[in-house]
Amino acid sequence: MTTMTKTKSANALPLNTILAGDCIEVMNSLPEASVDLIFADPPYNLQLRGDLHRPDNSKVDAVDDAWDQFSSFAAYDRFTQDWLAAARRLLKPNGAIWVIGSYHNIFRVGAALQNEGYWILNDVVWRKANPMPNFRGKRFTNAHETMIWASKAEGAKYTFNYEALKSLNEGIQMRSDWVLPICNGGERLKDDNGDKAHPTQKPESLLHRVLVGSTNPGDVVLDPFFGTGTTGAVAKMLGRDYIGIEREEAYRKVAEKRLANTRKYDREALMVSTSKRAEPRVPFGQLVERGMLRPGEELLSMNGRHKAKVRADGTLIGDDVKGSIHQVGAALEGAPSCNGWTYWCFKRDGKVVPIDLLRQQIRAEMAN
Amino acid sequence: MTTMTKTKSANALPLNTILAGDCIEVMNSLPEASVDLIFADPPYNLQLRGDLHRPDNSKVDAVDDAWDQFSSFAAYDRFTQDWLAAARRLLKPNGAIWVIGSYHNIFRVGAALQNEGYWILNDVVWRKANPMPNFRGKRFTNAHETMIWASKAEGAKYTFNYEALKSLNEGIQMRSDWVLPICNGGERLKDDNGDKAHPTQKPESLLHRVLVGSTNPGDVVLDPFFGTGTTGAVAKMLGRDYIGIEREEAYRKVAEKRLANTRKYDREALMVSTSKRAEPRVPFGQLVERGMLRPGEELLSMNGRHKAKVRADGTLIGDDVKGSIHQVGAALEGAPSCNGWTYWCFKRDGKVVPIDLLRQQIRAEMAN
DNA sequence: ACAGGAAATGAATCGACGC
DNA sequence: TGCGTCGATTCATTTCCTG
Repeated sequence: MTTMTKTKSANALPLNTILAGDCIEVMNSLPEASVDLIFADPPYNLQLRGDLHRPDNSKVDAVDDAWDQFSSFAAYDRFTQDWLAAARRLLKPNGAIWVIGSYHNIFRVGAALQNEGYWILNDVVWRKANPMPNFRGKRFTNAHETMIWASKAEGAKYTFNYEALKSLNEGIQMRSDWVLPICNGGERLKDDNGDKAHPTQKPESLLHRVLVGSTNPGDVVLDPFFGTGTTGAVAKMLGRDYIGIEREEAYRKVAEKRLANTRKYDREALMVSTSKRAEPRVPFGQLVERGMLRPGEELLSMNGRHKAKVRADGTLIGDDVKGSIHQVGAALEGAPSCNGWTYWCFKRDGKVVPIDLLRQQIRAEMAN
Repeated sequence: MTTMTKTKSANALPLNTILAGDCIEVMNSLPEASVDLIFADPPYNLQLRGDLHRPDNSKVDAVDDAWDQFSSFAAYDRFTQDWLAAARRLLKPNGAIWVIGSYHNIFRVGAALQNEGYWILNDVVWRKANPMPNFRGKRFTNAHETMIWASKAEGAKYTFNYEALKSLNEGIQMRSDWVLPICNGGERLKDDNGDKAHPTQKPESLLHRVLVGSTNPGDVVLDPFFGTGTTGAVAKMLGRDYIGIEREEAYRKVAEKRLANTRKYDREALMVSTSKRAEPRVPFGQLVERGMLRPGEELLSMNGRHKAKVRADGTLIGDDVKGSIHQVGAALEGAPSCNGWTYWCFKRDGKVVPIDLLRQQIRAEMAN
């Protein structure tokens, strides 16, 4: 009993809290395979990081800038590798990670992700609607940041709410370039002096799209570089649980206050459009069993070019082919595959109707 | 004298030619510090598994060429490091490099660039106006590719034609995200069978912006993965010298023919469609980049009293005036302001057409 | 010849489930 | 774990085809 409690306690996730400390140490203290999504906005101040994990450079013969850069890059790489490994241990097998960065660090982060065994799904460009201009006119306006979305491993069944994102985009498939304004105005948090509380606060619109797209309500979202808690705030609003890790007390304080004032959206607002894939499977044979189609009844192909007869066991028979609605459709069309539900039609009262309509009727009954 | 000749010969650059062979070996055979700009479109190391079909059951023509196959990340990294080192040796101290890639390879390329001592100036996102959708609804539409622009070393005085780019963008500072269509239609080169000559031909509009922005007339531009020679074609049109390196004979042949038919600013006649939609701002420079108007082409005023020439950066030059289409129109008319879009016309097939027609064409494409 | 609809196509790491 | 079956899934543009 005591052991049980202890075990439970040790494995219990500190949900909806902000943990203080170094993110690598804190992550390593949490139970493995317990988190659904990680969103990370790591530091990219390469030069300042040079002294954190500086490798032994005693036998270096070149003391030029190139080596300096390399030592700095090496330190950053080690830091990146360490926190990505700790993060990967935390992820459930079907979990995923998002990392955001700029050209200063994102290439090293992306390579490290691949080296650690993550499987990149997309890189997504946040195209800033109102970026700061390049005042010196020596380069292009730095108008975007890059996010990398990766699953824990190749072949993992990551979460992707395709239909919800498509709806967000007015019915068109969501692209890898997102046009969103930067965080300013009332959303930008201020400290007691009225200065911005954090130099790189991310807009909630960005996290909204990330979390709607790659988590479900009730999922656990961890942010190892919590800052002022944008990830937590949006997670809370969307009915997800969050875990924040932040080293700086000043940021934690701002985030605590922010989250205390954040409310979850109504349950209805959290409902998103789902894909057909999520709906229960209905065997075609059920339509015959229930008498919605009679054995011997003739079905017509969508394009009107083919026909086939329904058999009592829920298979079809056409010219020289028999099998499932899918197999017969594919064979007649000479196609590698075919969705028989949308391919075949039947006649009722002089009208030609797809058989998928009957499946929808059954599904509607099942939902009651 | 003989020595002189020999030295000269050894150091002479094979300008405006396509060299056959492995790019690393060829680059190492060329004199160091002799090239102003390198544009590289290396293999992306796509790791495709099975076939992919569209919802209509047609098969996607995948990039499965042998030149894109690497045994491991380590092998790809070695290759990347080697060609980047050879390229860097070729660059003049104030030279620069552009590399294009996708999430499959660009992070490794970016890290290698930094490791080799290059200094990243920007990452630039090519946002495709008409990308291929994600057919299975499992990820985001892969709607962009990433280019990295880097100088040979930190502190180098790289070329950046700020004003020219600003003019191309109708007076607004050029951003790090560029919206341009993919290469298809008449620009897409075909082989003798009528199939695409190269699976990944890049659009000339992309190279136009790169070369206008980061080279000057007379500069030497090298492309170690020349393919069908888009870099060379645009360089020639813009009055830059090019050197191409290509391993595959089939590609070299196509490129040779293409370049033989390329003239300074000589482009195919455009097709004008009159489809009319709504409002996004279209910079006049885009008409030039996209080849709808060619630099040097003459525009006529609506009333027939004035004329002006198009420049490569999207400005006009008339009698004693130069500037935007609006500025030049206003100056020539002695008016406080002028709508250049309705004021200026161009000639096609003997007919005089307002340039606004071209803007409408672009807007029709943009109205996504 | 022209208009309108159908077909083709582009750097793609593009299932889930049951037996 | 491997294999067979079910069945979900596309946007912009150009080129071809038919009337």
